[in-house]
Amino acid sequence: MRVRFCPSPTGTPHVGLIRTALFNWAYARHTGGKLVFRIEDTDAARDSEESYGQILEALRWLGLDWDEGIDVGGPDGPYRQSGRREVYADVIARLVAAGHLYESYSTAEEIDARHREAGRSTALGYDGFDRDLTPEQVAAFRSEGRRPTLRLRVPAKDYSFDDLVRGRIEFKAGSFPDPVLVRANGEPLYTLVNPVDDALMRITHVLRGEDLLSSTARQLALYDALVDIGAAHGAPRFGHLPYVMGEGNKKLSKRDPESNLFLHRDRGFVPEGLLNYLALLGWSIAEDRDVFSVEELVAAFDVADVNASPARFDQAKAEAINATHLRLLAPEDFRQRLVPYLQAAGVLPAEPTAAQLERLAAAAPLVQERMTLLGQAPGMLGFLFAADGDLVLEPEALAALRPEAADVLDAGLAALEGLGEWTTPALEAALRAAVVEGLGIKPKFAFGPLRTAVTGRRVSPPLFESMEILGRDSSLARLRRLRAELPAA
RNA sequence: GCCCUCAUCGUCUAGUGGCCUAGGACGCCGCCCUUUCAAGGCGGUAGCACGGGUUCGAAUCCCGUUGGGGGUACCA
Repeated sequence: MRVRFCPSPTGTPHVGLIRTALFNWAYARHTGGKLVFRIEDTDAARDSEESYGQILEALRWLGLDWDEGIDVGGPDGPYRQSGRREVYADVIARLVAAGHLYESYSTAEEIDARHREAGRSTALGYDGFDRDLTPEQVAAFRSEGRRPTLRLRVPAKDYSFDDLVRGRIEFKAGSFPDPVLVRANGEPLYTLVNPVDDALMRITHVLRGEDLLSSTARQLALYDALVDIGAAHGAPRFGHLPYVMGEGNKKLSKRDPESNLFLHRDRGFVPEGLLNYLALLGWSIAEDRDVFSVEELVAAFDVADVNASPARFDQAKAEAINATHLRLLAPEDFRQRLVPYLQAAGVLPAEPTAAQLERLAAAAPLVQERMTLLGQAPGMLGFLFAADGDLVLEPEALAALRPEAADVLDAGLAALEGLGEWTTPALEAALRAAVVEGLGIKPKFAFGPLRTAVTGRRVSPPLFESMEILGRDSSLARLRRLRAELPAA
């Protein structure tokens, strides 16, 4: 069992691309087969080194590893098609010699013109005009300075195959024109190099997007030719994975922010959560469960169980799955994953102090069940790392304060200033006595002003615990500060 | 146009002829719990696109219709 992942480096990694990589990876790991990773950079106009780097970064971040290919090497390299010119030149020469490729001098305009003259639709595509050019015709074209493309001479026969996810698929003879395999400038096209490399790398199962389903027929024709010249043993098995859709009925576009893998990472998805969610797009592990680890995915994954119908990327469900994985993390693990997000937001410096890390360790467990994305950490924990005077009191929190806020703060301050032991139970007891019982205000409202004073927000980690971690001096200073900003009751 | 393909709650899915008065999850709506928000618990809302067959029996098989998607490049 040999599968491959062969993106072309154009643009930033797309979640659909990653889902394809995930299924290939999971299938290889499940069956004990090999995953080959190669890069299809045969279009210099669109490919970029930046995109190449991003694809590697994405796979590594997600923990999707490979057995042969980019960086790790293997028996069939090089693994970037831009470095395989000689390989293709050889195959091309043999295909030409065997009569499977022929020179085509027709321009798109000429093809269309011929269709129009014959009263046919130009949508028919190439008409086979150059299939049997005489030497004289070829010489005439050459004398005009024209350079030919090389087309595959597709036999007039039906093509069919058993798709791993869709079952039998059939194409009637003549349903597609002879494809161009080599550009007029001599550069091979995807139409040639993709099947050639799959054959040379002995790929047995091709799992790819359904956008390539239609092109399978012409690839089958090419495989026949490759077998004929001894470059392949046969065609691989194909499995066409359903699209990942965006809003409405459109394929998730590269321009759609939800398609950008790194945007999800930056918002605070963890690899476990994103991988889990992506696997759910077209596959399921069990009737009554949709949260699972990558190990469980590998143990259960079979491409035969993949759905044929397209799936919509649902941000809300993706986040819910991510939240579950966040809660599943060991506390130390969770805490460490918070650090880069806190640093990115300027809450923590590049080199946090021991005291800051200690404070983070105390506070992280308080928010682990309150977040869906790691990117929410700065908002939830920022107050613990801000100077009392710099704490931002959010307008929304201030707006929610009720008229009795000043009384609550007064009562709270009075109760806490003499508090002996600054612990969660002591703080709770003192504040309940002073505010809930003392002022007769319901708990739901009693603690709001205190929370806003201490954290600056309406939503925060639990109040008493927060005050304990913050410490007596800061807590009291913040209560006094907000009290001072409020009009007397 | 032609070729290929898809069709179960709003969304992701389970379902491969009887276990389906269609199960789970997200979302949404209630209630409980509660130091906010979450989490957790309980309950609710909502679906087999349509029409013909086949069969004792169809969400499941077949045909058609409708609707969606993709392809039809010297992109991949």
